[in-house]
Amino acid sequence: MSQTVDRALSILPLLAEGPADLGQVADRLGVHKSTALRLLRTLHEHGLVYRQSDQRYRLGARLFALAQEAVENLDVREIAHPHLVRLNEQCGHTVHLAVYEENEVLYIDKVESRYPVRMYSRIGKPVAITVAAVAKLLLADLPEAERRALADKLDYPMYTARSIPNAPAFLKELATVREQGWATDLGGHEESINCVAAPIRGADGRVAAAMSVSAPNVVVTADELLTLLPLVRRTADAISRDYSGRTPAKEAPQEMSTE
Amino acid sequence: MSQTVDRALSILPLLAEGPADLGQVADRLGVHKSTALRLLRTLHEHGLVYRQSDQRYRLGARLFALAQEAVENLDVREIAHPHLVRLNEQCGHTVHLAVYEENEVLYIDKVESRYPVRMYSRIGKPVAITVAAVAKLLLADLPEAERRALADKLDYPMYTARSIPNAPAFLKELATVREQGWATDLGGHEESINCVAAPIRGADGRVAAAMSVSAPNVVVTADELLTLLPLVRRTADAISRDYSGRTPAKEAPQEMSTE
DNA sequence: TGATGCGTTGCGCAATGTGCAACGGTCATT
DNA sequence: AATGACCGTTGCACATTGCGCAACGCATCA
Repeated sequence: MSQTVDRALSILPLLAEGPADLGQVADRLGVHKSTALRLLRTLHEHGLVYRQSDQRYRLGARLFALAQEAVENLDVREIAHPHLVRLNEQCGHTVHLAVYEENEVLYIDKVESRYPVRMYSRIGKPVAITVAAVAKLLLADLPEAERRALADKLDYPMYTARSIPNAPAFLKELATVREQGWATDLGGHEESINCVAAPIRGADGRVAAAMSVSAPNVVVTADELLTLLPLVRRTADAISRDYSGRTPAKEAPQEMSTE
Repeated sequence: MSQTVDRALSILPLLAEGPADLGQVADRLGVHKSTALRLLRTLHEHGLVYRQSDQRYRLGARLFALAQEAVENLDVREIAHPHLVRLNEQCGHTVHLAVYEENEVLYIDKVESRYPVRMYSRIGKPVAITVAAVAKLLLADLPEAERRALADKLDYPMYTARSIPNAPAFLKELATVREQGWATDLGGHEESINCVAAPIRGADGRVAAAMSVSAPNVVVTADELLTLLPLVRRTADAISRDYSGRTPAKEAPQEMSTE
């Protein structure tokens, strides 16, 4: 909607691919060098872009700080965290918390496995949306129309032989998940990794977040992991209760009303 | 330099404090609602801003993804990481990696302590620049003029009685650190936490990053922590060797030439 | 010493972003 | 149920703001 801002912001994903010099930025934006320079300067002043010693531009430090503050302001995360830790203490595996936002599912919290073999994932990283157990739960709760539209737009990469191959299969899987109230990913993303997941609901009953327990085959078999399902669901329900128990304000949970 | 972009970017730190509605954003920017709306829309299209169910705006998901890609493009981090893990395995304490950028020092990697009592810190979070051991190393290596200018601009909050109180004391400390090639923070940030840190140098001999080991008093005394200094320095030197040994390209370290 | 390639600057033009005023929806109040 | 206040949204006319051009300074390389 705003040309200047639009151009400026387009620089960021461009630089995310790697450092670039003024000329490259100008070319890829399709604008004159002087224009690119002005935009980069403004981004620089705000710390979103950094000029390294060879004069090339890179994404800047403030970006981290912003992402950091953003994640800390998510109140589901704050409420869920102690529960996730407790669950991790009980079962020892990696625990994830994820939310849906604008056609993406992303991890917003993680408690690392206590086993030496860990899975790779990172807070803030978009999730493999067509296969991850948490993604299934979050998408299954979308309004029908939106769900269909999204399923059509997605790519269905075959990470493994068990990956979900296409939109119809995905919608079918979502229907099942929606029905049963929990989800799994059995080697659909990485051959040797399985997950069980359960939904966290807000006061309105909608799925606000989802959590999962993941473990590689070498540690526990899929069947063994599934025995954890009741525990995972109980944890998710406990979080739901905490989360829906209070207004979206920031007061301490123990206080109620007055006012 | 560019008014529109400047205004748009000013919205981000504002939203980092917490969600805000259109009116609030417009007020704090000092612009008309319609202007704020247009800016927010543009930010929204780029995923930097998210509109939550109560219509208020929050920082968006793409921000995480960007910060994520940014941190992964830092090659010091990539090279240093295995060394940090090894050091953590040897001593068990929290290990940090930090860089200096635009008047800030920030953590770009961290390996958690294996002791139950952990210190609070977060990747991406700016460091307490006047007291942290890694900050001292990074600032000590700045050109004289820049170092003075920065020291004058800084605030010197008295986190504890041992915090560095003012610019002259800070510059003196930096001189010592520069001289000896390592740094400590003994309860200058949090009363009960001590750190030892060592510099990582690039091919040009300049300090490119700094790493530290931190531990609370309840786990080891300051004296005990100081006995780790040789180990920390050896690790930092090993990273320096890895880091300066090759061109800023992205090839695997073991391969050499061909081409 | 000339030549090429880069980032940078000043400038005149008009495209772009601006604030205004009016609309339409939602919610609380009576 | 009706009224009013509030907030987000839209279209528009004005001029501020950002635009591309061309010229400059400064490196590196021939």
